[in-house]
Amino acid sequence: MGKGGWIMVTMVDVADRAGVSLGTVSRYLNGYNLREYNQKKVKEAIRELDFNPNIMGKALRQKQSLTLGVLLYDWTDIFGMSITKAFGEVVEQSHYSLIMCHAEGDLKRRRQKIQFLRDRCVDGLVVFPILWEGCEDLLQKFLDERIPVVMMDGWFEGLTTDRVSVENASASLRAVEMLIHANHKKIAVINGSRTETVAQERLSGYREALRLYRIPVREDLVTYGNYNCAEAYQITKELLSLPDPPTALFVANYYMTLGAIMALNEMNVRIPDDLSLIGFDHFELSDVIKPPLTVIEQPVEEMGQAAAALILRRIHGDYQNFPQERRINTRMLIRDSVRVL
Amino acid sequence: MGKGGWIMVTMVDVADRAGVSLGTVSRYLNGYNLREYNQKKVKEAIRELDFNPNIMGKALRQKQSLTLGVLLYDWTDIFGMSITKAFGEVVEQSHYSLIMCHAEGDLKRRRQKIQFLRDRCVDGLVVFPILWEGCEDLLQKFLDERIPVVMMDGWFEGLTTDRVSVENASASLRAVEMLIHANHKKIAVINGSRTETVAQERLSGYREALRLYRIPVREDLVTYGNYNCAEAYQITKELLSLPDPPTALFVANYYMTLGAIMALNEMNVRIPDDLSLIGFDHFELSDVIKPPLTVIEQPVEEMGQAAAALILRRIHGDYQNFPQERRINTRMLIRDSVRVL
DNA sequence: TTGTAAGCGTTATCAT
DNA sequence: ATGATAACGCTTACAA
Repeated sequence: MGKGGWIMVTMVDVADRAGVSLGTVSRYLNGYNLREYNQKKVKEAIRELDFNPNIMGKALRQKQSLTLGVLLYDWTDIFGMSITKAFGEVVEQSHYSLIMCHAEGDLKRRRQKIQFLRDRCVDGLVVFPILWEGCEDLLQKFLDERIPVVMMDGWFEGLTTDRVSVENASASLRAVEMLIHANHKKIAVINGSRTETVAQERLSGYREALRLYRIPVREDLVTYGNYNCAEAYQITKELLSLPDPPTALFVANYYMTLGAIMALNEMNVRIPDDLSLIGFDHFELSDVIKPPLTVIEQPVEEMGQAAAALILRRIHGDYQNFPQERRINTRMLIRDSVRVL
Repeated sequence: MGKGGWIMVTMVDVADRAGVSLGTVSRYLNGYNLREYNQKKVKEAIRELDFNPNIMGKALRQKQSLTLGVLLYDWTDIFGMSITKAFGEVVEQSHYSLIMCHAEGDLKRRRQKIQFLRDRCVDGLVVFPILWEGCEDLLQKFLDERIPVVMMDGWFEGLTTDRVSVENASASLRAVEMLIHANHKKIAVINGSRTETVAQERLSGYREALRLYRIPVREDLVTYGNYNCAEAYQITKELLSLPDPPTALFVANYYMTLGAIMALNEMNVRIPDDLSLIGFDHFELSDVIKPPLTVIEQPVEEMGQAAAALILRRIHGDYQNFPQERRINTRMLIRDSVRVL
């Protein structure tokens, strides 16, 4: 057992070296006023000893862990990770670190993950609700203990939390509207899933656009790819094999957009000549694909930052206008994947 | 300041309820032998009070943080994150959580990140060396304090640490050999970077294969895409515009493979009819692309698990055969992207 | 402004 | 096998 132990320089060491008391060192570190002479002494001692405050002592005393939990879909999901990254950048400035949990495995496994966060005494929680349904009771426990929870990109019914999400309905409305303006009438959509809030909103925008322009909805053009690349690939093939195939396609997520592109490439369907396409999300591959795709860009950084601001406020006890819902607008990147008929 | 505080049930509460002493509860939790009667009492009390041990008390006392650091390239890099995910799954069983740092920003920023890990008193560290050069001195400090560091998928000169990586040279040797067996002689390679160990090994395998079969190396077919999708896209176009273009292409990383595919699609170069291709890594898109690509699959899970096993051993003070280098073999998935000339 | 000391929830060392 | 008690490094009253 060679266990344990960093060689620690403690505040006592600093105090000794500086010839002041422990309390004075603490006050120095926490930005209180010291006599100038002592201030200098302590500063010097800290430098000489290369002192770093031990976060666990602090955490124990203050009953905070300086740790935040993030419940997301998967660690390899670029959308969730981009948001989480921006979130992490901000909270790191306040000395918080992140514990991320992915949703792989069965419900029992996922509930264990949440328990892991409780054991770790996270001071706050960000939840991407997709795939974390069935854990509402556990999340409620955090709320009961006044540990702030922010729902990111969706929500659960019956759980009163702050929320951050994008204006999904208006985003897809604008996308479909643009296709309509280009004289498309047979517009297919590959949507996320039937059951979850974000996908429902995106679909409602699609329907609303068609309604506005008095185009009847063709239910055979409304499909669900479950945010899955391979499913979208398959669906795209089916859509184009329809007796009366669409002239335009709206895809409601990055990975599904890639799947659609792969299918189109394979079928030698050219964009935008044979099919107009608007995708969702703007990540690396969106720039490499030719022609450059017209996409709805979700402001992932802003989303992460908004969640960070919100959760830090709550942690500091500021519960003004709770629960708050931050709706962030998307940007449409207009490029070359839509053809005017 | 409504700060602070989970409502804590402590071991003292459990002890009171069970009518035993604090020490007995501690011993129960740590698996020591109790009198059967007390054992039952304590167990019951824990259940009734819904007690969960406070990790920060434990950490402070034991001078461990139960936290591990991971220095990786980027949070949206599927290769690094897949490994990290597998790593996390294992160490989580031992109650460790992860703090991940990405390498974005300048060197100063990256050094701050490492300092963040020191402040957090991580008990161990996994480093993907790419992009963390210039931090060797900081990493050495961890080693000096006997905090184990595992180099993942590459290494630094001059830093004595355990390592986990794949058999890069033999992997690319086998890939290129397969192309040679299919009678290809003009085999291009898009390699990672000139300067880093993994890429050098992969290139050496390429050269070795050509040497074995007495095919002279054409330096105009040896290119560097810096693991970057867009660069590989550009390079692929250039390679195929050569006066004497290659008949086969070996791409040494996932994102570069995608970039190459995009370029080929755009140029209407068909795989494998017009160009044979072997890629690196096996992730979601590899299965969606048509034809299915022959790829070298890196065993990401095994890599993560190997690092986990290694670091846990070191943490427990087992420094047998240090430093250890774990080389893991790759698998070649033979599918339909290579044509026999 | 500064020093002193109590206490955060554990583990570990004594006795018993 | 168990109970009492002293740490671990820090913050924060309370006194001075």
